[in-house]
Amino acid sequence: MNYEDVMKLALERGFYFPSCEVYADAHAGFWEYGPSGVGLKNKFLELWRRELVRRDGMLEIDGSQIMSKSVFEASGHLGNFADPIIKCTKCNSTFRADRTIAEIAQVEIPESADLNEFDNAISQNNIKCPKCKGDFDKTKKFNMMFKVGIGPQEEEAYLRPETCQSIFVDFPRLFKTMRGKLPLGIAQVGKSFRNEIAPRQSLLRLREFYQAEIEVFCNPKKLQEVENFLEIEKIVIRVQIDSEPVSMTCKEAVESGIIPNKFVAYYLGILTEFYEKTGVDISKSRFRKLGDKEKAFYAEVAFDFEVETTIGWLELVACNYRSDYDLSSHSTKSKEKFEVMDNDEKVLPHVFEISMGIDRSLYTILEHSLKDDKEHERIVLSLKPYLAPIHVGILSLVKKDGLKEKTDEIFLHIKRKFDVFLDHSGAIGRRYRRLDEIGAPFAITIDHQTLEDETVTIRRRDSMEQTRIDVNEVDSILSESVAFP
RNA sequence: GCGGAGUUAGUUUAGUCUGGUAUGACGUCAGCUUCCCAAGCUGAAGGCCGCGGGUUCAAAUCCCGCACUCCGCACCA
Repeated sequence: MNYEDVMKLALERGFYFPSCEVYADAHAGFWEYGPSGVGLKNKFLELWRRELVRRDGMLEIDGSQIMSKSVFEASGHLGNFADPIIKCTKCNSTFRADRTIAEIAQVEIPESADLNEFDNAISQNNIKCPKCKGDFDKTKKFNMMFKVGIGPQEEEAYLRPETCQSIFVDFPRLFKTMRGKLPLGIAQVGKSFRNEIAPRQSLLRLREFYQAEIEVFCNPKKLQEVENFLEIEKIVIRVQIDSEPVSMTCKEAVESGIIPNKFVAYYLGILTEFYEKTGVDISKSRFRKLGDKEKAFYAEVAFDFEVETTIGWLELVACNYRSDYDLSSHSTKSKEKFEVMDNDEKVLPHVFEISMGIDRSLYTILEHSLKDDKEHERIVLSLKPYLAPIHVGILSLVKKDGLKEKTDEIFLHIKRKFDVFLDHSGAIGRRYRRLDEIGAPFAITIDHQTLEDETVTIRRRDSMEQTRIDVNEVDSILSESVAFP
């Protein structure tokens, strides 16, 4: 199913929809999750915690979304996150100053250079607008961060453009108080904010979005010593260095030098394992190694985890080896000590980052799970049972003859244990279809026989098969079936 | 931000050229019927026709501006 099918489902079934939609001044790039979307998101994050955070005893924090100016001076976002842009006075087209100058005049000016340098280069080389030959206005900086004013003096602060800065600035306290030992993973889920020029495609490019980030602090001398590497060495990952992704085990990737060390390979391995469990089609995934021009300003080695969808390859996770870029800049700026002891050695840890885009991941899960079952004339959202917003529908075959009352009774018994949807109205087939569309893996139907012998039928979403079970078994069967793997 | 195409009920859609406040389908709700896979019947709710302005006796329809959505370019540390 394609982008439009997913969009239709999202709007009709309460997965997500535009923010502030009743007002005409609603801005682009802001979307809300409805009940089904929240259910899916919460379960996705629970899986993330199980598969990545708890697996290695990482620490999870929840930091502020508004952070002080100093944080972003140190992180480099105030300097580097801003692009030098030039605007044509005639047609209003906007271009990156450094790239346009490089293209037309073959003059390389670093993007962090003083704005005058761009203006001088433009006038010296007589650079005109590539579209309409108009003159350019003076170079300006466009910063992607949202600035906010704190208190009555409106002191300068920013909405964080990535969640990880709190992890870096909290690192000294966490390491000391949480009995930290390298390698130490610190994780965070939360909102980040970027003032995108052209937000588009609903959840895929937002101005306010969720990230799940993990920063692993490590001793850079020990990148080949990974205790748990055996656990993942046989996991097959798809790595793209040149034009085509190649499948290989984590072990092969390290031995061939395609992945620089066991440390990085380990995380690419567990990340693959995680996404496999979300229901994303791993055969359509790749870790794409980024070239020097594509990498973020802080990254030494970078792999993007990308997944193919009907609208192309989507970047779901950025895996960056950030070296000591962050800790050393925060250390210099704040004068706080960020070095820690690793056994007898004092080290400024390096950082490997797994920066996950949650919204994009949820979209991909929806697209890869949504099936058009033509044979049975139905749309089925084949979510993994543990990710389904609704685990089970509780249905009365008909309302009369006391079946409604019996159904309500069974519903009351399990409604606090599972995500349950009670439905009495309309034809039974229609109710099954409705459950199929929101991805409920099971339906329990109460019929006349239930009143006689306390048995119900359980229907499975994907196969549409039904079996009769004892009412007393419902709890245990569901518990087992919707449990996280 | 530039260029193009759009925006009508929860979803989808007719009507726009040729001005007279809107059509169908699906969905939703209630009732009847049926009683295990979108059946049928009856009824109902649901629309500032994206927002604002202009022209006109009269605007979903014509004109202008804006917003949003999608596509292409650019951007995506």
